[in-house]
Amino acid sequence: MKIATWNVNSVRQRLDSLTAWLKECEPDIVCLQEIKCQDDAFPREPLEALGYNVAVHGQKTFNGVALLSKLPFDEVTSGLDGGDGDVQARFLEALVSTKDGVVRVVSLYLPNGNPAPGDKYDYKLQWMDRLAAFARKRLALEEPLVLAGDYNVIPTADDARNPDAWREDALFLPTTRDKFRALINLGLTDAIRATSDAADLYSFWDYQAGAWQKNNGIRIDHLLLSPQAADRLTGAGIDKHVRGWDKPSDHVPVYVELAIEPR
DNA sequence: ATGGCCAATATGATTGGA
Repeated sequence: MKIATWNVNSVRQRLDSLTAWLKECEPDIVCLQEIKCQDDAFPREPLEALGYNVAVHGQKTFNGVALLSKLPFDEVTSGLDGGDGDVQARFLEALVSTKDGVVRVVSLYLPNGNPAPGDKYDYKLQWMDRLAAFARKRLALEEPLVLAGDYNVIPTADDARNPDAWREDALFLPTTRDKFRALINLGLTDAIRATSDAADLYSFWDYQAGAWQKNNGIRIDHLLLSPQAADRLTGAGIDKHVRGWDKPSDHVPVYVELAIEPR
């Protein structure tokens, strides 16, 4: 089965691109971020018409995450534990049943954290701690688990065309990378890095300053796999060409192939 | 990573993004 993640930067602005990409990529499950609308404004019908079940955790103006799945959802849960008043819609978890057993998938939108230091950076670091606590709990279930989304983390200097330009940025500060590495070290596998050591693997190019034309990108959208998912990893990729479409998101889809029969 | 953008909002300026 194929599982993908894409920060669409407004699902309503990206609907034509999203449906075109779904037809081309044919993913079984899609994790969307920055849908930038409330649940009742989410374009369910055109996506259901393509055979997807839809789960939405929306928010007005900012943030918002969703899941599309060709398989029915057994369970859907929104929000990350430990929030205590956190109203930002950044986390949606679902469980599906396949011919080969259950698969757990999370669509997450980790806070940007700029400017750092400051309140926004503190929120990012706390969110990363909450995510690690969640991952530790779910890893104990020993299920195929895919934590997919926009992490707003450049893991290493190899994940940026111009790493020096990011030294003071919340996406690349040492503390940010330390916490991401600690998450990986709980026993998760970064699917792109597990399948390729190629340079220039990016998932985001800024709208500004000709970043796309110069290939001045960064890799910040990740699919992290539990051992039970990693054992079944047969491929991973980045649909870079989508950045060249009309009215693009600044992010492109990233996906994994798992040796799991959907049905 | 700034010269250059984009999306949402009772909207024509401001906020947030990365």
